[in-house]
Amino acid sequence: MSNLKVRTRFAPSPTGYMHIGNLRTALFTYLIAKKNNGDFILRIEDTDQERFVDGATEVIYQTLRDCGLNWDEGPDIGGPVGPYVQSERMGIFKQYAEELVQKGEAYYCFCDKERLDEARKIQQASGMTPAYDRHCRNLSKEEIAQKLAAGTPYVIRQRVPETGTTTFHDELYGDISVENAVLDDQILLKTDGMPTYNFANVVDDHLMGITHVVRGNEYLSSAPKYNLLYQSFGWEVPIYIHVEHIMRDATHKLSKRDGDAYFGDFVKKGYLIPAILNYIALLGWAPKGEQEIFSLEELINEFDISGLAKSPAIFDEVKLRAINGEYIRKMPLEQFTEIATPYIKQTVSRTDVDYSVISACLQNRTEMLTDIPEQVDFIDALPEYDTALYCHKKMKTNEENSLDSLKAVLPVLEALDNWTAEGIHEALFALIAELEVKNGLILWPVRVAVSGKQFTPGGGIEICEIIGKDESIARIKKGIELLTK
RNA sequence: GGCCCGUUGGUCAAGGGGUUAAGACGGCGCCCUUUCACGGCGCAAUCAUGGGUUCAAUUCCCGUACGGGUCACCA
Repeated sequence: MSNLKVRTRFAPSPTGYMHIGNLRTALFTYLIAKKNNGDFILRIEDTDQERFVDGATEVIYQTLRDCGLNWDEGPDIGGPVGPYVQSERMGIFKQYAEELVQKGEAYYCFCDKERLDEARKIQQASGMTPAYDRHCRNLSKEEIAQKLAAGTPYVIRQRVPETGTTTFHDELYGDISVENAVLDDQILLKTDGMPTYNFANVVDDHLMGITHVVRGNEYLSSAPKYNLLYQSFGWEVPIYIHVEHIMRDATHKLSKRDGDAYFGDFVKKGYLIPAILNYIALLGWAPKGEQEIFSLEELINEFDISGLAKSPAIFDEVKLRAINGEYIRKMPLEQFTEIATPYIKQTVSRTDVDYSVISACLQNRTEMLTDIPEQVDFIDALPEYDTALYCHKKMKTNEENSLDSLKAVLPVLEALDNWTAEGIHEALFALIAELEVKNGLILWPVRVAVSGKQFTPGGGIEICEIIGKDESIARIKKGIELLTK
């Protein structure tokens, strides 16, 4: 590779929210730059005025920032090769398109849409591959001058060679060759003076000194035409890296329809941003070793294009959940308490409880923050429950001996002043020793009585601590009452 | 349909002419344990297919099937 500084670019068009696949492309693009101490550039491709969505640019900025994919040059911060918004570069494209016309590598085309549509229909009807019929390819100088003078709308088209083959190189796929005969004389400059993506990306990538072009696989089949363009200009072709799509299942791409194709959807669902980033990095890319939890910093070190896959990857939310759970578990308790508290408050309105203690119980049992409310819904008030909950085979408990246990526990807890986990633990285990019974025979009924649930975050002792002495005793009395009949 | 690309367990995937074909998630089982989790241990499960080449193909070549991409004055 050359000794030039690596420069990569993420070039989204502001047409809506940030698709998760798009974000992954941005991630890979960023990683390739940073891995090589290079620059990551943000360019906004807004040449389609009809599809432009208000506010979409802000979403792009915000998403990239939230993910820590900070750009070195871009519309908002400028840079040496700006502007970084394509619509602000109009004049540049026209100038380069005309240069190609001068060189005979492109030509003016005055065909209107109706003629094109009709021609396409005929081609399709006769089973031909639709392509421009090159009606204007060989117009005389006079004809062109005349139409231009008359103000006839025109586009500028690429003059693709009629014979031979074009080969381009992709870092992943190797050399790919196609017959020039199957290439269309694509439009470079539109009637409105805007460049097409096909033209703009070539001109801008060159002008901005982009060394590695990372983009979705859908551009693989137009890459030969871009190569031809580079050749026409006499420019050096960048290194291409085409990445495969993220799929919903074997035959469908992850799309807006699924309702979970956008980055924002996952954040809303309670996934942690570093976990999302970590997971999508693993889709279509495999690290060298066996580690799979990576911070952005670690990804920069670990990343290598040789680990990129050539086949599509199916998005697996179950795995995302698992990774999210890992991030939650390794978080310092203080931080977890902070992010968990709003979720706890969804079902807990008591103010005399310690959120930090609740969070400590919750942390190992939470894969997604949205799992939390349901787990703590017994804290405010004891739910209605069936006394069958007292029966547990392994604990050897049933309704009768649970009643005995609760009756034994009640005075012990009533007499207890040190209402902490340690204090309760000490008191109950002293009772267990005194009665010479198994732990479960006492502890299981306590847990059921104070929670009314089959599964709880933490055991009976922790729950007693959380809900407090008065409430614990009231619930145990309630248990005794329910079991007495 | 033409052209281009791809295909290793349910999913993400490593590997690559001779391997017991990694690992992770999920599943199942066991252990730990006052429930559930966490943690630990273990089990089941994969080279799409047919031909070559070769002493030897999951790996290389060709075909087939299947899947994806593309064929716009969208990007």
